[in-house]
Amino acid sequence: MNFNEAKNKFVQTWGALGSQWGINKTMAQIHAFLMVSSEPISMEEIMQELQISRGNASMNLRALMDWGIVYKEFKQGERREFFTAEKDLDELATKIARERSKREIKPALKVLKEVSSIDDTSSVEAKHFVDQTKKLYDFVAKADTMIDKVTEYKDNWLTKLIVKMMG
Amino acid sequence: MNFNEAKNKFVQTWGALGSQWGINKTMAQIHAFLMVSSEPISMEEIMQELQISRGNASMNLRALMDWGIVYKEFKQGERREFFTAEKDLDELATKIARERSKREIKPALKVLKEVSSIDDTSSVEAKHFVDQTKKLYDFVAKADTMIDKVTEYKDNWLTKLIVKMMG
DNA sequence: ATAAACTTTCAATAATATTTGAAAGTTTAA
DNA sequence: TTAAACTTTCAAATATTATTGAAAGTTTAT
Repeated sequence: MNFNEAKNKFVQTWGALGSQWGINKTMAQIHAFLMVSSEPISMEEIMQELQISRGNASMNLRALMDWGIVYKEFKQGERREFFTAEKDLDELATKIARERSKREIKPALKVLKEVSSIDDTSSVEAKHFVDQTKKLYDFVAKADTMIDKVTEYKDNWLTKLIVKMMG
Repeated sequence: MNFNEAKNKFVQTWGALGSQWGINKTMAQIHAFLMVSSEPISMEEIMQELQISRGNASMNLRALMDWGIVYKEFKQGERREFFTAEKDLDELATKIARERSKREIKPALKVLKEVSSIDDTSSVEAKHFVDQTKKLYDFVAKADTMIDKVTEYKDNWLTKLIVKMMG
């Protein structure tokens, strides 16, 4: 396998993986491509490399920037915008974890709190419902706290966590 | 909010959340419904409650059983099959984590190993690619090891992990 | 101010994923 | 056996999501 084949395979695989995690394919591919590029890349080049339209490139770059994992760069004397990806993996994982916590876990917790607060003990069914959703609330809240704690370390959190666990 | 509204809201929310995590809406809804049901439920009742077709119910129940988080039950003197969900949350999280590791992380690692093994140091671009994909391999491998370790505890692993981290 | 060089937006279109429902398959009871 | 009661399968239909591309918008240099 040569460099270009490898790069292509990486971008494709990352894109497919993205879909399985609720991230759209192009978004994941752009991120993959930028992550293995040593230089900032123009929109034109992204379109070219991934064979996508200008609109598609623009929208997905915007989404990646909203997630805080792709940055705009300006080059000396160049009018065009260039893009780079966050390449530090601890930082990348931290940003993704925090963002998903904010966008998905916190709203879910709100609903869990709400539905587990109904005041109905009139049936076994209702009692089970309250009990189970309360447990779920506690579990998810704990997981969310965990994410906060873990991403707080910033540097090398994954390694540090593993070291802790071995002890 | 009464019991039925709460139950409905929970099922809907869980379904929407599922989509964001690459799980189809109906599959997540069935799981949610079973999780808050105190009794085993027949396919008929699932179809009724979620307003879905027989085929849809059948396929998604099958998928949930493949994941090992929904079980078939047989009732005394009943011909029909009944279903229950894994209700222990540690067990549930463990099964999901293990299954995703097997289905997604391990194949991704294989590709990362493959593409990071190209023998090309002829350009800065190629060197960066190899370097970055190697780092990614290490990171993902570490995360996967972490999942193995963490789910090994079985009981109360999330709590135990948090306790460790506080120390 | 103007025009060139670029980016963003969004309605239309295409691609993908899910759902249906009827036919085929299976199991059980008699 | 057979037929009733159930489940599974899968091609077709539907719904959802992503993508295109051209028009509108923005910025910069002169």
